[in-house]
Amino acid sequence: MRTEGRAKRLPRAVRERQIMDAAVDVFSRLGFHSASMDEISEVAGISKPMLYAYLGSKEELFATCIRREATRMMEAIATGVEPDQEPDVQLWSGLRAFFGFVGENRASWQVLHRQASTQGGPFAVELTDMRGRAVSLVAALLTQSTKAPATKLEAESLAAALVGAGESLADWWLDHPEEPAGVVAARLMNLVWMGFGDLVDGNVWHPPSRR
Amino acid sequence: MRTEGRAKRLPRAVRERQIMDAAVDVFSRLGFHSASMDEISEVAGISKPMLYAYLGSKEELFATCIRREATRMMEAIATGVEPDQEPDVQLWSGLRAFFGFVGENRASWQVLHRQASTQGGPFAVELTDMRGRAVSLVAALLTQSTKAPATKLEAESLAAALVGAGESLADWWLDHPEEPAGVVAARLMNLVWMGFGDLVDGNVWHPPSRR
DNA sequence: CCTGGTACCTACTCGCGAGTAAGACTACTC
DNA sequence: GAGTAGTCTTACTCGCGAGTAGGTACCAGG
Repeated sequence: MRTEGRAKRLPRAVRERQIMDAAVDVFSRLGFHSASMDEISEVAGISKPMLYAYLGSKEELFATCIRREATRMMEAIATGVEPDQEPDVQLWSGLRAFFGFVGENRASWQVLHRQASTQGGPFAVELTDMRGRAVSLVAALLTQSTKAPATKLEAESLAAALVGAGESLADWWLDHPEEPAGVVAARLMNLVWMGFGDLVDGNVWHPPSRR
Repeated sequence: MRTEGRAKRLPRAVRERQIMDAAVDVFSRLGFHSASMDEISEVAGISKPMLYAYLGSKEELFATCIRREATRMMEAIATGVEPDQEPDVQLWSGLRAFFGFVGENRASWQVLHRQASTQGGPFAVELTDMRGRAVSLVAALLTQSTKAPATKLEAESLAAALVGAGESLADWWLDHPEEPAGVVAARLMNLVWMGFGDLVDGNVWHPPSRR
C-alpha cells in the first residue's frame, strides 16, 4: 500500500528479512523466470539497487530463498518426529508435521516444490539437496524397520515414490483447502502403510490409542 | 549438422512434424522460458518466420506440444489396460504401460511433467486436463473396486497421491536408468497395493500366475 | 514465358528486465 | 558541525529474445 517516497531507514538485518519475505511471495506466485527484480523490490518497499546490494543477483536471491524455506520445513518435520518410536508412528508424525507446515506456509511450499524443481540453474542444487534429505530420511526409516532384505536402491526408490506422493497430495490439497491437514495426512498414511489392497477390504490404519 | 543455406522445400504437414519434434526436444532440455524460438527453429532446420507461420506464437507452440505428447501417453496407457479385469491387474497394467512410455519417451515426459506443471500460462490448461484424466481414471478404479463407502474427495485425493508417486518415481528413474521398467513399476505396485506395513513383514504382491 | 501461390529467407523493431553509475539523505561520533 | 559510514534513490546501459516487414527461390498451370 506504500505508493511513493523514500523508505524509512532500517537496519540491514531487518531489511533483508523483509526482502526475503517479498521474494518468496513473488517467486511463489510467478516462478523464477517470470518474477522480476523490479516487482520484488516494489513488494519489499525498496528500490532495486538495495536488493542487489544486500542479496546479490537474482539467482543468488532465489537460492537463498530456497535454502531458508527448505531449512524451515525440514526443521518443522524433524521436531515432529521422535526417532525411537515405532516406524509407523514415526511416519505418521512426519506426515502430520509435513502437511501442517504446508498448510501454514503455502508460499514456501510453492517456491520449494513447483518453482525450484524446474530450472537446471545453480539453485537446483539446494532443492535437490533438500529433497534428497527427505528421501534419505524415509529410506532410512524403511530400511531400519524392514525384516526382509531390501537393496539400497529399492528402499530409495520407494522413498522417492512416497515423497512424491506427499508432494502431489500437498498440491492437490492446495486446490481443496476445506480439508483439514490431519485428514489429508491420514489418507496418505493409510495409502502407503496399508495399501489399496487393504483399503479395498475396509482395513484402515489408525494411530495407537493415546497413552 | 546443417550449417547454412536454404532448406529443402517440403510440404507443410511434414515440416510441421519436424518442427514439433524439435520443439519437444528443446522445451524438454531447457524449459519453456529458457527455450528460445531461435533455437527451436535452428534445431528444426528452418528459419524463425516459418515457425510463426506454421505453429503460431511461442505459447501456442508449447500448448500444441503438450497436447500432442499428452495424447500419445494417455493412449499408450489406455491400450495397456483391459477394463473388465480385477482392479489390481488393471492397476498393474496401467503402471507398466506408464513406465514403459516414460522409458521410451524421456523428452516427452520431461515436457509433460517438469516443464508444463510450472508455468501458470494458458497451456497449464492442457496439462491440468491430462493430469485430471489420469487422476479420474485411478479414482474410478478405486471407487469401483472398494467395498467400504468412500467419499468422492477421498478417492480423488488418494488417486492424486498415487499419480504423484508415479510421477516422482518416474523422475527418480531418470537418474537411475539401469533399472528396468518392469522392476520400477512392480515396486510402485507393491507400495500402493500392499503398503509399507505388509512390505515390512515381507509380504509382496505379485501378478496372478500366467494363464 | 508469365502469373500466381506456397515454401522459405535476411534483417530488422521493440519492449522487457538484469544489472549499474553516481549521488543524496540520515545518523552517529568526536 | 565536520567527517564518515551506512541507507536509499533516480535514471540510466545493454543484451536477449519475441515477433514482423518485405522480400527471394521454386513449382504449378495456362
